[in-house]
Amino acid sequence: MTAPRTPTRNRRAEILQAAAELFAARGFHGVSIEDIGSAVGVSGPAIYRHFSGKEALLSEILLDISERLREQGARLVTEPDAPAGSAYARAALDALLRGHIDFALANPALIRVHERELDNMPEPDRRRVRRLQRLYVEEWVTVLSELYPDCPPARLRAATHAVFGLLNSTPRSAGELPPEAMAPLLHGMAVASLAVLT
Amino acid sequence: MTAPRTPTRNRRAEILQAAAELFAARGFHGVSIEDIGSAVGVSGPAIYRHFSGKEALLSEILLDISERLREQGARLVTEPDAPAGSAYARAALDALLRGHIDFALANPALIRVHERELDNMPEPDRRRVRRLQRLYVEEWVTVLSELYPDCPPARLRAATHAVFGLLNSTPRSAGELPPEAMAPLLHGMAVASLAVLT
DNA sequence: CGGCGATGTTAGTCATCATTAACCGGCTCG
DNA sequence: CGAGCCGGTTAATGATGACTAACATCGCCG
Repeated sequence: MTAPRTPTRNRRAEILQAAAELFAARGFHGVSIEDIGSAVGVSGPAIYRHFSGKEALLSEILLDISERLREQGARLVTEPDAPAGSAYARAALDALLRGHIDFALANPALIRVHERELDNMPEPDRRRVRRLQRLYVEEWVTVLSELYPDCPPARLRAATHAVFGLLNSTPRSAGELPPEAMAPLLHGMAVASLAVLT
Repeated sequence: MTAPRTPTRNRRAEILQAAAELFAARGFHGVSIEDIGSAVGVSGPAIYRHFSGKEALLSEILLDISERLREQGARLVTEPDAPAGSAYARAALDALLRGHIDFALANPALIRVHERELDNMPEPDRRRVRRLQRLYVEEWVTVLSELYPDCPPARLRAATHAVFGLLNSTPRSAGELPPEAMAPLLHGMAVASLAVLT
């Protein structure tokens, strides 16, 4: 059996997930390596067999989140040969919304970490995450500028951040509503709020 | 001159403000007492002449924010003898929105701290802050239930959290738009997003 | 004047942590 | 079989950082 192979892979993933949840709950500096270790049943320095340090954990978590969001966005927006029509743009916005909402509802802890811990990341990786975030925002802005051509980009960007705030409220309204009810609510609210950009 | 009186009052306020800004920028655990001291020109343990400890600083900051929001909300909603009509409710919602938006635009750092640092507060005060937050949310829910009587409370609460997320996006979209443009944009987006509750 | 309360200062003290060292069992592969 | 890596373990080690002690200044009030 590939006993050593698979378990190793699992350990890494387990650690990342546990770390993400702990960071979400108590913040990067509020969590010790020992905490992370015992969350996965090993103790303390065992973490260093899988990651070079605490910051490396955060880097990997944040890069993964940013890449997932950006890549998802890029896939949805760039895939067809983009007739650049208003109808196409509406569908693209819909896809962006759906993707972001699904992610936020499925991973409230990751959303929280993504929103709060950028500053605690080591410089080179922080820049990469910021770049990915910027690209993701620009995808939204591109789609929105198709739908609201008279709206200045700064306004579109501000509105995009506002919509992200709305969608990323999932960690705070956890449990109020089941996801099946939450998703359409957020979708509807987002679309309606963007309609004021006309 | 009242040299000792006024300076003291100022020091306290100075410290609170500096601490709030530092907490907003680097997180509670990312800031040392020494940092806070030097931000106001004294060094380190001088802080203990004004506050009993680091947590006391956070407590005072968060309690102040929560109280300001709640009190502002209560004032606007409870003041007249509440004819309980839809027109009155619309005005109340408007007032709540205006109050929250003004606060968020004037104090992005405080909004950030309020959103991120609840967990780092000592237990008894944390409960008080949570209570104030709950009361504030319930004020919104009360007004909204007047406007959308067929909407179940859980849905109203979820929508309220979503709107808070939208309004509290100010720290992230800082600088995109001047406040004079930001305020009506957020107001419009919030009102429009809530209209889906019908 | 003399003392005292409010504010600071600098030098500990004590915990907490990230990270490293030194050591070990077991699985695989030659 | 046996060498070696993989993943763990438990003890340092070294910083950092909250908080306390002991001592200084200074303006006011008696």
